[in-house]
Amino acid sequence: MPKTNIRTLAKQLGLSQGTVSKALKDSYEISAATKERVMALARKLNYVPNAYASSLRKQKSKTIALVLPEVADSFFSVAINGIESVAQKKGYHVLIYLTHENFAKEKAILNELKSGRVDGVLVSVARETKHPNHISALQTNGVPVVLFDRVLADTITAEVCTNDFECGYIATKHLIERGCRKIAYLSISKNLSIVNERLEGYKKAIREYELPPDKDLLITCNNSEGHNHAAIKKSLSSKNRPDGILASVEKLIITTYHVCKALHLEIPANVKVAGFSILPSAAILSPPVTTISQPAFEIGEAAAALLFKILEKKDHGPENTKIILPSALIIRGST
Amino acid sequence: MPKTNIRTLAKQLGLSQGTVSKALKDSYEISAATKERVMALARKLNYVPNAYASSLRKQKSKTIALVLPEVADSFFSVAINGIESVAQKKGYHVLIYLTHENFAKEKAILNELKSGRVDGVLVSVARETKHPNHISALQTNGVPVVLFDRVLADTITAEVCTNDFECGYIATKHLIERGCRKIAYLSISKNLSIVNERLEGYKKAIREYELPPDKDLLITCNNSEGHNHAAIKKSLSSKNRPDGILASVEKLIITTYHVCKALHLEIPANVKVAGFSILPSAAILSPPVTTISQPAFEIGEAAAALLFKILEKKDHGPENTKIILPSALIIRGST
DNA sequence: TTTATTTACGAAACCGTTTTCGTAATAGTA
DNA sequence: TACTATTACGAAAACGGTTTCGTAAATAAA
Repeated sequence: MPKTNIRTLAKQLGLSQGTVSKALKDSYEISAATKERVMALARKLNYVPNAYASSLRKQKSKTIALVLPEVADSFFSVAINGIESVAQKKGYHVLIYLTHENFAKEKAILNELKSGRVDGVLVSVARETKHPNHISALQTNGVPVVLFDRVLADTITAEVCTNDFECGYIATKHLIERGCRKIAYLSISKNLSIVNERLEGYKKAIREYELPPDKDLLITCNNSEGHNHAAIKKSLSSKNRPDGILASVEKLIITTYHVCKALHLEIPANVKVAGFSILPSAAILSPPVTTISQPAFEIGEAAAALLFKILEKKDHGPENTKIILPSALIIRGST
Repeated sequence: MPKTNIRTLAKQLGLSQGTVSKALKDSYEISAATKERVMALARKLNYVPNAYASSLRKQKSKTIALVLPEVADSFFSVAINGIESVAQKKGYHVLIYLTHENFAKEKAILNELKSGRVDGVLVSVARETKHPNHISALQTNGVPVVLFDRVLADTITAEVCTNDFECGYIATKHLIERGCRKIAYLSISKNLSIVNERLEGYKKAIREYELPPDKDLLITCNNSEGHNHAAIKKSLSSKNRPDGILASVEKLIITTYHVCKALHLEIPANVKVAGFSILPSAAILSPPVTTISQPAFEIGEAAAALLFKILEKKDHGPENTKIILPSALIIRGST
């Protein structure tokens, strides 16, 4: 109850609060003896300095924000660990915000972050987000931003992502080489960078192997499991059904498996399946699924590290750094 | 750059900062005309009040902390969504901390949270945590705590968890009724409440069916995937190998599947497997795995809601409320 | 008309730190 | 001895809101 603050300590020690503050920070201005006395009492009373008073005065919050669509995907789960590990090492706190794929919410959150609450922000944009105005607005306010995984095209922001284009290409090529001729691409957004990059890679492979491009093979899914299931089922039930499927995100792999099960389609005999995912259970699915596996932890780590680099202004102009960490194609029984 | 604060507004409007502050908060003391002028300029300059100045004065942070072992498990991923959804509705911010199952880290984090940074804390304790001293210390400091999922025995803290004892019992009973006589229980800690509750349920079923208790069937795993794999493999390779396995956490199911695959043990013919998990891919594993599925989102929601109830002191004495949300046994091909 | 009340605002304290600046006392130098 | 430098600390001003209290002016009541 007797919330001990710096004044309490000062009074009990017969010192001024300034002196106590300096002693606690091990300032050269204070004698060793006094420091000892101050430290001892602080320990005894379990003194914990008020974080906000300190932040207010120093204009530094020692806090970063993490703005995510959701924690549904195991990608983000793992990325959080990477980010948190770096932040903890640096003695920073992490605020987490979920946009639920909603642009208005994302905008509102970023606007709120102009309040001095955080020193920097990590963002993986919502599916709905098309332009970076709200992000630049935050930067203009003096809050550095690093985008990770889901970045935006043509921004002058620091970014960490993976080689989505290349992986879309490699995965599609793999499916083609395994005999697929009609490969469906399961998207989750028309304007999400990673999904489009992967799609462009897909298209490149299709072109390269001179397969007929088919708009019906581009299936746009969304956040509704019901809709996705229906859309995939419709495609796989058609007489001209695909013989290969490339899922742009993890949960669409699972939906695809469920649909195949329902339709009694054999994987990989009737249809081959690959997808972007880091599911730990990928290898024990029935059958084990071929994945393009992103270095989620490392992406999180790199994004956080880059943000701290900007905060510490070590390098010149790291505000526009783009880091690309490669993913790996892991071939399993489904293709 | 020209960081607009309340003084900037006041100066431009020819008002005192107190008046501006009150106008922005729609105080009855201020005339409608003045409020309009203030609001208009605030909008124009995109004024965002400094969060920490406000928190410092009001002694309210509008922030809660979420202290977790890790975000590896899909349980916590989903729980975060539940917690965040409630916090967002209440206009609260969420700080996330990972203990990495380390007690010392958990203690340090909770100690730091005495700094006034948060109004309340949600904790799911680390595997190593045995006693609640660090938690009561925080409470004594005036910071309410709600434990969720991984709670501590004999605490006077508010808690939200699931019916672990009952589920351990039901799952074990299910395995017995499917013909198992030697059921191994895969633990991850000697002192974690949920793991022990589940174990007690397991023991009750074993007793009830008069199966011979066998210490070799209690396998203690840890955070090392290698160790766990080896331990399970050793057990399943022994001549007296178990014919049923109950995994206390999600990742041990996956490890078990991998071991069975490596040993060419058929599930469920040679060994039946069940586990506590909300893996979305549970139904499409090979074979689909029987799970005890926790209401993770709801537990998160309930925990956050309970914390806010305490913060708002609506009820009398919600500080000791215990909420139990039931899990469900979902029987699939593995048993 | 006088008094009481309400309205609308300003002055200033306050939240708990940090930091600048000033200054006694002591130590060192010429 | 006189002067400079250093040491060790205190006073007070920040940081940017919020809140209490006081008060002039306008309005209402007597």
